[in-house]
Amino acid sequence: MIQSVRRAALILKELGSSPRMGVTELGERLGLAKATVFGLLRALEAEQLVERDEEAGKYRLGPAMLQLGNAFLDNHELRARSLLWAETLASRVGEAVRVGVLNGRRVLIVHHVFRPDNSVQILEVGASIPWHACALGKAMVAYLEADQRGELLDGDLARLTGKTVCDPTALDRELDQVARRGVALEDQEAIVGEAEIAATVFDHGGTPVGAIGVAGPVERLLSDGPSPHVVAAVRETGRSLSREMGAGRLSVRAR
Amino acid sequence: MIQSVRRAALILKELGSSPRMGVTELGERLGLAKATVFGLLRALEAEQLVERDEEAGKYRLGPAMLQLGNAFLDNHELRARSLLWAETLASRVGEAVRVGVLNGRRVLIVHHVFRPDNSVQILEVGASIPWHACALGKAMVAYLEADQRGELLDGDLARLTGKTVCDPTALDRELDQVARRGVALEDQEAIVGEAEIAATVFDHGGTPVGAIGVAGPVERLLSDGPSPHVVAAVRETGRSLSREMGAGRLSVRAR
DNA sequence: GACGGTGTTCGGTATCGTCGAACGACGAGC
DNA sequence: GCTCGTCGTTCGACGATACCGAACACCGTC
Repeated sequence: MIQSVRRAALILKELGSSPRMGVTELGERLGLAKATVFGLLRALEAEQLVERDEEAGKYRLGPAMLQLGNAFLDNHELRARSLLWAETLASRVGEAVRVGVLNGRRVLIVHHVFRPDNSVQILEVGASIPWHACALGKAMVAYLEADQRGELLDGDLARLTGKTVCDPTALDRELDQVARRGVALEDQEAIVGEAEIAATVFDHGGTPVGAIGVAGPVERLLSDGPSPHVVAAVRETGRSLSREMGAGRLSVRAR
Repeated sequence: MIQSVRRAALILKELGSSPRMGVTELGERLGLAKATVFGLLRALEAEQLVERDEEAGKYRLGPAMLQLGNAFLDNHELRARSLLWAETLASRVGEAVRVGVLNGRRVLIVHHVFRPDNSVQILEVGASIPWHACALGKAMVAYLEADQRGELLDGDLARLTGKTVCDPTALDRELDQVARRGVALEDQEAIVGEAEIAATVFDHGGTPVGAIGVAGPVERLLSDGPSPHVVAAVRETGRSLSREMGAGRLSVRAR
């Protein structure tokens, strides 16, 4: 593992979590000598990965970071293939649609279609949510190998709202139910008043590569049990997307 | 300059420009030994900055990249302060609004408000445009120090459409006009049919830190000269934003 | 004017990244 | 079906190079 690169990456993540930090502060947080941090920052600055705030001497993430983040999205296969499906799903159910992938113990949103009314909504692409607090996460974890699933159940399961399920045993049982039902539910476990219904997206080998789901007010999605209309639409979309992801692979193989 | 960090950054940028590359290909492009590239990729992979495509062995950008890109936006002062102004401007003129910063020879879009009709539009945040082909870029360059302006005029000025201004002398003259007028114009110089009207945003010291502009169909913005209504709205918004950027600084100083 | 706090520079040491060559696996092609 | 070519990967030794501690320069404060 190349030391300096690893350290540079840690610096970037540290800068991402709190805007504007000085050399000394970074050095303390990472347990490195000031001079070491300074050298790394110099290299990162030359590549525009970090920027120095003149007149304060503090450092922050640089513009190249945004370009690379965008490049990640452009190259993302699941995202590219889900654009049309997500749009269709959103207009079919009249709610917002999110597409996410599992990244460690969190779900990273890679696509987001606004609810098709004219309300002001914030774009969640790039946000990451604890896996156990969203339907997208549960939809993916439910189909992981037992050992990976166990690992995710073991770690810490933060409580975001009063309804977040933090008990590993209860979560495990819920995941079994997700696998049986084919869709995952979330009832105000991340944000009070918001619910989500999601389906898993599989690759050609049957391993989950992401999830797509409908998010909206709990009273429209879950009053009197999950809305059958939404559940059916989400399930179908998940299946179609999975087929498309698999098809892509197969055609590559067939060449 | 730390060699390995610099090389790692080059790898990231290379991966950003073309999705999925192998160790050998990267080694050739950067003039490095395969083993060297492999080691760097290993380190980057451990930090989720790159991902390996199983079954093809190729590498691509990783999810951490998106999170960092997002963190850059969250920490961006101009962006944060422009959110409300951009929204207001968009609804006032009924067109899309973009906010950008200068990044080398290109303008990086850090905020984008859709035209307030219900048409499908793609989000341009993260995109970067040659400075001479958009009003945002001209608005900033017009107020740079003479030497920086000269540098930007000297480099290559790519032709994107038939109307792109690529002649340094003509551009120089246009920049003078921008400074006199207080707004920059762009007439189908990046995309045929699209025009833009932009104003500079200054910090407390009077140096340009960004630009905000209205983009839309040329017939609505520039028929019979620049639409006075839009020009006035853009100019005012730029001034207000500048005041806010400066005010922030001053209050910091006053502490 | 001295102090504590920055960010920055410097130089020696040993660590650590680099390279070339060899390995193993996969797929293509005569 | 065997070989060849190419890919990603591993290994080991060399020596360049990144690391650290200490000293410097700078600012604002007490």
